[in-house]
Amino acid sequence: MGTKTKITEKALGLFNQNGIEYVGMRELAASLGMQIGNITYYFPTKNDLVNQLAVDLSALNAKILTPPGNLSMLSFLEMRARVFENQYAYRCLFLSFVHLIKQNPIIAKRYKKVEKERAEGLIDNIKMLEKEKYLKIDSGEDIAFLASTMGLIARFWISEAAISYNHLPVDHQIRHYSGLIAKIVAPFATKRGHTQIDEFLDNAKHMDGGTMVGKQE
Amino acid sequence: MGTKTKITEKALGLFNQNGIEYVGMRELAASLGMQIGNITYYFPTKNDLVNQLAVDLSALNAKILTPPGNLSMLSFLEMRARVFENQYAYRCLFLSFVHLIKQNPIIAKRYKKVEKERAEGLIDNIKMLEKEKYLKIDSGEDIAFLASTMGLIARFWISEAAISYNHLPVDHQIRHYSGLIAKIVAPFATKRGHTQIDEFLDNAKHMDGGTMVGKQE
DNA sequence: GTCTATACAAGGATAGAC
DNA sequence: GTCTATCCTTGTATAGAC
Repeated sequence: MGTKTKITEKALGLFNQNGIEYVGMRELAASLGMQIGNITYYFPTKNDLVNQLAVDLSALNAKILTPPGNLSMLSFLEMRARVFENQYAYRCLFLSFVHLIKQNPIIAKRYKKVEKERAEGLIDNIKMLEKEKYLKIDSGEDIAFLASTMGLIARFWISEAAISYNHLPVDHQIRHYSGLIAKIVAPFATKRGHTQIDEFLDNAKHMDGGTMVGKQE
Repeated sequence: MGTKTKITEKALGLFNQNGIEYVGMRELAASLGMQIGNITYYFPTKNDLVNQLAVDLSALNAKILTPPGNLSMLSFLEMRARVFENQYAYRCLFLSFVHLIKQNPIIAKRYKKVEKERAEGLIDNIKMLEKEKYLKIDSGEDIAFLASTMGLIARFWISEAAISYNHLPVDHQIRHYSGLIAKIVAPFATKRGHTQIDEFLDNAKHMDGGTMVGKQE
């Protein structure tokens, strides 16, 4: 393994554990058995290092989000859950989301492009589900509502989980929040759509033993 | 005005503008025409200062959330919107939410108590709305879903707005996100409930001229 | 490529003079 | 109450040895 990936891997671990802002370059170097100057050789600034992590995450997500021929409600929900897994692996980025975008110009520039694609992709998915008769949506307003709410959950579920559910296993957390996604689309689902939503939620309930879903938090 | 409130007011302004982590005590002192030592006299650490802001916000919200005799759907939604206004006034706290709770022991301690009250109050409201026949809810699972989703939006709408909608006027942002709340409860509303939800949303649409709600973001 | 050494400005915190 | 001086740590940058 190259030095560069050694650095990003260790950085990801420490950042996830303690928060990007709270892990110093000296600390990172020490835990790598390196000197700061060596890290600087690969990543001139901390911003560059963080940006590398964001690029890595995008690469992971790109594999998942490549559009399949046709989308079912179940595959859509499972796709969301897999994105949640990737996000969790890079959770430091989401725990510092706002500050990164406001203070890290490299990240900010990338985000503008990535976010546009994300939002458009989500709307495409919703429209595809409607076309395939999993959803019945009356107005563009409803599409906007779904995209907006799902987007907010996608960006900030990790932050909430870190505060409220960090004592629970990761997969339970993911099932809970992908369950929220499922329940938000449910009112717009056709009979055909409901069947697959129920299937997805049943899996979820089975997995987390009912500790989160159904509990009155 | 006492020196103490002078400090908190100026701190709130600077923190909201640049982020708590990015405003130094020296910078704060300078913009107050004071010396750091003087601030330290009132707030031994930065954590104490930030905690004071959290206490102030709680005091503001307490005025709004005192339970009225009976709750209507409209008054519930308007109450949420007013809480959103308070949150915006203290938005620095929400933009650094996770880190504050993880790194600031004073805030963390308060949060445990405040959060419990918040969650319980929200569930009480939902149950009250059901009792008053604005909502028709079949299972406790649905109550948990509503409370969970609304809680997530309440805690993180400011973060998303700071990224995506910071070019829009504040009241538009608030109408948008309180509109999301309305649309999330809508599938569980009775006819009586729907009437008031539509009334609330019509006000919203009127206020923001359709720039956010109904736009496919 | 890797490491050492050093420098600088900025951060929070603190002790003590007045 | 207010201010001064000081301490330690941070991110970043640089120059140069190997």
